Amino acid sequence: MTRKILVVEDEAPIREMLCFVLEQKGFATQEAEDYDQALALIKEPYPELILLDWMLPGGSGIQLIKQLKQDELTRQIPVIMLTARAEEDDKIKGLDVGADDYITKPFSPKELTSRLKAVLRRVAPTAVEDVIEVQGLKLDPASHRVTANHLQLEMGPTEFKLLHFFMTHPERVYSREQLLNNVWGTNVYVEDRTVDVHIRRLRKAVSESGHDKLIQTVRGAGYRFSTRL
Amino acid sequence: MTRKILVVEDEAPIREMLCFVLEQKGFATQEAEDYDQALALIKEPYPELILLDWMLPGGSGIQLIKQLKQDELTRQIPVIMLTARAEEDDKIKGLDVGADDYITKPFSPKELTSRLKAVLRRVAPTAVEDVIEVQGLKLDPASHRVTANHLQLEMGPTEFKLLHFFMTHPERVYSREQLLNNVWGTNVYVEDRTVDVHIRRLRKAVSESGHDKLIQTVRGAGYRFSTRL
DNA sequence: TTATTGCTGTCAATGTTCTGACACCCTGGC
DNA sequence: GCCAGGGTGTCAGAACATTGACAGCAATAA
Repeated sequence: MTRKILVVEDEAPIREMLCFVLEQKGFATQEAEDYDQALALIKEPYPELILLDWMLPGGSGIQLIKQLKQDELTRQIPVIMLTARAEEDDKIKGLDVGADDYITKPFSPKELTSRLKAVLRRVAPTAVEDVIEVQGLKLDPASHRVTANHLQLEMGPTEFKLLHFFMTHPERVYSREQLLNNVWGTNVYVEDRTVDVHIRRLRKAVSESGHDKLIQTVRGAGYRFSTRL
Repeated sequence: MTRKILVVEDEAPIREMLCFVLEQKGFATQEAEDYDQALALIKEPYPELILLDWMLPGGSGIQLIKQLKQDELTRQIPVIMLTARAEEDDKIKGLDVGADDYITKPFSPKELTSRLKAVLRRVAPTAVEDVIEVQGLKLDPASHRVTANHLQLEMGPTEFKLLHFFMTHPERVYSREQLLNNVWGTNVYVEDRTVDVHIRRLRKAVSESGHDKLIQTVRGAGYRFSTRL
């Protein structure tokens, strides 16, 4: 679970400030100060999001984003543009070529992280470190804890990720295969039935407080996290 | 010993950024966005240092600093000026009226804290950070001592830094890599597993009083300092 | 300088927990 | 009853964490 953000910005003070804030908020960062460095860093493992300065020496940011959108592998990486001013032109151009959001300098840590979280939530909802609570069942990604009515619950890492996924995607059925892709990760060779086992373990972990009822079997389809019986 | 910094800056994003960085570095902050608010906050307990924007609406920063230097009680509070650019004029004027240092925007967190520390060191060498106490476990950065229920504990420098980091960042999981970055410093080539060893040494050092329970393993994620089991 | 002491990072051995697979059981629908 | 699909118990191997030992350093004292 890398949660890595690539920061592309030529001014070192601003770049360092960005990375400092992001790291304090629990993200890993990579730094690039120009087009070439950025390109070199955009490869496996791909960053989860790119913060991109509009004005870059040796190739503007818009050029980089265009290139990313042409490659199948990098197309879906969300990009937030950094602009020096709130210029309508830049804004429109940036969104035209595929930027997911933009931030104008100077920015507060709050604006930075909230926009970042908003974009990540849209693209990969499990990547956001907000506390989620459903009917007294509380999951805190930051401290890596799950509590049911303030009573701490114990579970393995996989069950934690599974629950996290469910709580961020409630009221929707997921097939075993979809769960494997989202919780275990893609290209992982695991039996479908394995999901059953972890569902069981998760149910057991949250059963004391009765929250196992939230994890529902949908016969012939998969599983669902729902507050409705 | 309050270690309180007053930030006087009219642009909210920049002000918030300053406060965020300072708070992460262990300072307490107060915010003012203009001359009047700043004046209202400069009283008992006096801030230990003032970060002052050069251009303030309703009275320039230079005016505020002049006023401070006239009052016996506030004269010795060090002031760092914030200037939009490195203009020689501003620099000279600022230092003339008694500013202790200046920082030009944009600035990196490193520059900010190192200049701030330098000024504090010059003005108040004895200035220390606040004592942190959690459940009878007391860490005093000033005397570089750790006590558990008034009983002194012995540990190495790395363990001390590790504990300090944990106590200032409780209730959050940190991966081995994050701990290395925050405690050992960035770009240090050390094995991940080394963290385990120092965790062990730290636990051992605080174990007699049972405080080792505060340092918790989160399997598959890292370590956490928490008062909850 | 030399000796001593304590700190640090690494490693291998050990202990613990998690994971995925399998076999078997249970249930509901027909 | 029979079947399909889901639930449960168990287990070996993998992954992960802890521990003790050790060698290299750096600081300190003699």
